[in-house]
Amino acid sequence: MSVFDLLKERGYIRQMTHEDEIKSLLEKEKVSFYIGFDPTADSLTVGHFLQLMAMRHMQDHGHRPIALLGGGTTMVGDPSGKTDMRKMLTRADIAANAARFKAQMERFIDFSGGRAIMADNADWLLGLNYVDFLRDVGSHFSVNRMLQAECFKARMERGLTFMEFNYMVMQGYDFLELYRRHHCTLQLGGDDQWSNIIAGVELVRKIEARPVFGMTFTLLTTGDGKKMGKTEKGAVWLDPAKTSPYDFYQYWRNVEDGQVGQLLALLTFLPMDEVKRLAALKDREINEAKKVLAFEVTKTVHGEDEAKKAQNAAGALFGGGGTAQDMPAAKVGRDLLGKPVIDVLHAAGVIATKSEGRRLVDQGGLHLGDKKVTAYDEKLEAAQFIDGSLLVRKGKKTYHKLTLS
RNA sequence: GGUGAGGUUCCCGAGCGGUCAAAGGGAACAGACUGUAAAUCUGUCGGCUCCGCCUUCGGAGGUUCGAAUCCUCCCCUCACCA
Repeated sequence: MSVFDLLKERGYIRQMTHEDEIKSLLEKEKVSFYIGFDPTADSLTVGHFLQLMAMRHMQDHGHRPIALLGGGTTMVGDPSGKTDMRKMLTRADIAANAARFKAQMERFIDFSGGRAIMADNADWLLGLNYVDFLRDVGSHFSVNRMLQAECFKARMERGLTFMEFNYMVMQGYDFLELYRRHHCTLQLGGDDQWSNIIAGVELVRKIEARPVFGMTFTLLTTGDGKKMGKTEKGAVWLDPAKTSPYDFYQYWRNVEDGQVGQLLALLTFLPMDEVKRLAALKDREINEAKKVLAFEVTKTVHGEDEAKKAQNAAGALFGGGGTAQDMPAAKVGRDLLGKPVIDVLHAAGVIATKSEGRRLVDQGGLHLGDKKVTAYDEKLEAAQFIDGSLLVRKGKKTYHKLTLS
């Protein structure tokens, strides 16, 4: 099966500039393609992970990925789909973030022996001469057309700075550079990148008079259309220090029923027959599919050992075997014994404020082991620890293992 | 630069001298129901030494017994004009 058919069957593809040409290009040639990643934070997120999965499929079928770090574009910030301007990052922060991105990407994509390329648009963007750039590149853009672009819609209401307005031009220029440097003829990206991708495709076609193409992938959204990969605590990160493998696993374990099939297809390497079988499960049966999803995605991102640990911990907490051994733990100093539970949990970082603790107690949502905490001033005693650890449950499914230190 | 409209608690958005920690909605959290799902219902939703106290309504001053609400200056945003 060609990657084109594979990507299509798995539901990655959303929009294409030239469907027939792209299809035959991918079937007949080894193409160099690129996806851009703006290092706006110190870790990749699940949204990026979807892009990496697509990149991986492409690579497995013999195509050459170019992972483009946006060291230059991040200086400006992509306004696409956003309602407000991003806070400006310093060059040092951007460079540091880019280094993290790079390390994380190397886990999924094989960059050895030129099988894939890592580039950074800081290399050609930061040194650009303004007037030359306007003449060479800017002259090919129609402001009239740009203003029609979907990605600026939200900003036409609230205001768009000239700086951000230029983002599209910069991204278009990236494509031109990559075409010239690496003979890159295809740009991929999330569907929110459609306008920016078209800009690049048209620019290369105008200046180089060569056929290049663009294609976008489905965005991960929840049932009600919101961006996926966000939790109460913020984004779901790929960095285990920011989102623990256990939390990562639980995130996928708890997705809505209706999304399991799509997520299995996009985020795992399971054969489609298996994906379809799992997605067809109904009612409580579908929990099996969610377990597979959570395990597989965690395995790809954090490795099999971590995936097993997360699965074990979850199993122990929610019934069905497994050991609590592998749960993320919070340490409690012995000097806190005899102090009110709320104070201890606050000190251990399990609750953010003591008010939150009181609220939990009021609402009956706080448990030590299997005992409900019923009074604010309940004390934490050594006797409550078994083998030096104590399971704290906050609400229905947030667990913390306290260990004495 | 000119004119007009604005900056309110996580977000949107009321309030326009006391009864305001600040309506309403969303998000979030807890409880019920469930399948570690969704939907629904109920409650909570600044902090603390919690019947009270402290810190919030762009910033700094001021007027008042008392200000998110009035005055002055400053910063920022938006629209139209230039």
